[in-house]
Amino acid sequence: MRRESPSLSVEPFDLGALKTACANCNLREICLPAGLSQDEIDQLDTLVYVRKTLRRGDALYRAGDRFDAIYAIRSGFFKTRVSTPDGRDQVTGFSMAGEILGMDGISNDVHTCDAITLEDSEICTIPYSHLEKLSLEVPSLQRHFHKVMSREIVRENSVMMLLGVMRAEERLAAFLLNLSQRLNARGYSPVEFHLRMTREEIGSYLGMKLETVSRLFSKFQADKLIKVEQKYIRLSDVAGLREVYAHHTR
Amino acid sequence: MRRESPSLSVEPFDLGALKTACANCNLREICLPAGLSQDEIDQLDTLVYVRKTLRRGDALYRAGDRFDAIYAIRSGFFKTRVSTPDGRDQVTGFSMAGEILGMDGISNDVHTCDAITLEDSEICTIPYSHLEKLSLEVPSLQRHFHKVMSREIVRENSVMMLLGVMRAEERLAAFLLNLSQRLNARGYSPVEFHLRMTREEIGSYLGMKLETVSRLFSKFQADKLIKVEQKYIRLSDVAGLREVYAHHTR
DNA sequence: TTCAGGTTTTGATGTGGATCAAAGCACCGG
DNA sequence: CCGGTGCTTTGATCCACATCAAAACCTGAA
Repeated sequence: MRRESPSLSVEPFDLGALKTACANCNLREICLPAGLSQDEIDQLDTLVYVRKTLRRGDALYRAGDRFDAIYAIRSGFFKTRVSTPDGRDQVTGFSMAGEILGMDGISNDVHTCDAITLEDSEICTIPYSHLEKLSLEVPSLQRHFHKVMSREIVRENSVMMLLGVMRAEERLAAFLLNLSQRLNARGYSPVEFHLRMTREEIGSYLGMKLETVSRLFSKFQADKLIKVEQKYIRLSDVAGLREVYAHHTR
Repeated sequence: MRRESPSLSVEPFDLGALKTACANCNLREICLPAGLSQDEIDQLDTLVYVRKTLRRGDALYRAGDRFDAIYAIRSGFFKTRVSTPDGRDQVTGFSMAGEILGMDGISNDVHTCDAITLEDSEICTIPYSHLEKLSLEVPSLQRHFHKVMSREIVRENSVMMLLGVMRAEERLAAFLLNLSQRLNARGYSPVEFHLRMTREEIGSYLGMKLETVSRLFSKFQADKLIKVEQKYIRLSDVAGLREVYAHHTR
């Protein structure tokens, strides 16, 4: 998962409020502009105000923060999580370039989860009030935004499935296959990548303890399904992983 | 959870395509029209085509069905569920009057889960293409629809929390308290109700086996937190339940 | 280069909830 | 009123994963 080099050098530098150009962004096929015409993308450009840089560990927003914008990830990697009052927390997702964050805030104008970077990241801020207005004028933007929200609902359904009915091995296989597929869609190798998150974060996402994650990585490696070297992962037998995921014995 | 009496008698009977009147519906404060002006509700009325009656056990839609409408529940009770290819399934939610179903279908124009009635139910069909069009003209409808979708995202986040970090007792307490609160919002007793779902369906939703659900109901009863008689539940000690939910010892 | 703190691995042991089994109970159609 | 069917309860036992513990390892700062 190399970082693509930022294209700062070819854009006029307008300190403080650097304009992001969706039209020139190589994520436009998978990000909010997906499916929009050139004209429509130009209009979308008018409302994407700020490209902001975050350092590893920074919070893009936290539960309780007032909601006023959604965010498109231009580069980098995030986790989102919710917490119980007593401090246990649940990672609800990992997000990468081209994905949209912050939609949880729409329902009550307050964010209900934390979004934390797992590496230095750049995000595009899309003020929600502007998005609302522009959606009224650009039907395909409205349509696409609905799809983005719906996709999040569907994704969460499948996480509920993971957590509710699958065993630990299946969950971890599902996690690796999902990561692989998303990296592939972004032009990275689907069989070789660096994990940006710790075993504990993976465990929190998958509803298991970090020791279990570690043991299963070792087991998968012993079974010649993957190769693990710290955060580096190589999927040696994708078909085999798919079998673990789907053809489980129970 | 009494069924409200349908207001058929005061409306002209137009067989086959009975028009639902949002303006007269006593769910308008919690359903899609929430927050709309009288004029706007009248406009919404123009697109809610059909009120359809479903018998207990019927599917409103199934995974794989083409998506073309969302549905508002006028009366009754539903479960939604997703399935693995090998037949295990996960209940992803229970829905009651005033709630919206079908938003999972927007992302790919295909439903990804089943929506099944747990009792005879009436639903209002809202063709999605019409909703899209009207949203462009009625900003507050657009806004409210976004809120409904966002609320679903937030709800699913909290289910992930349930499944990921809570123990069986806490999950069941959370489930009962959530049900209580939603019934209360609809004018029913928050401390006394009939479950519409089986122990197995509760278990599937909460990621545990039906025997565990049954044992915990018995335990809660022994602890004087609730009274159980088959499907009838009485919450005798709501504060105590809240403690089980939040102040768990771990 | 060394040291400190965070992360990962692996082993030994414990346990919450699953599984297996069987009996009790409500509801429904005949 | 009876018998069938599906749902629920409860007990006995099991096991997947958690917990506890310790050592190895990696990273970055001084």
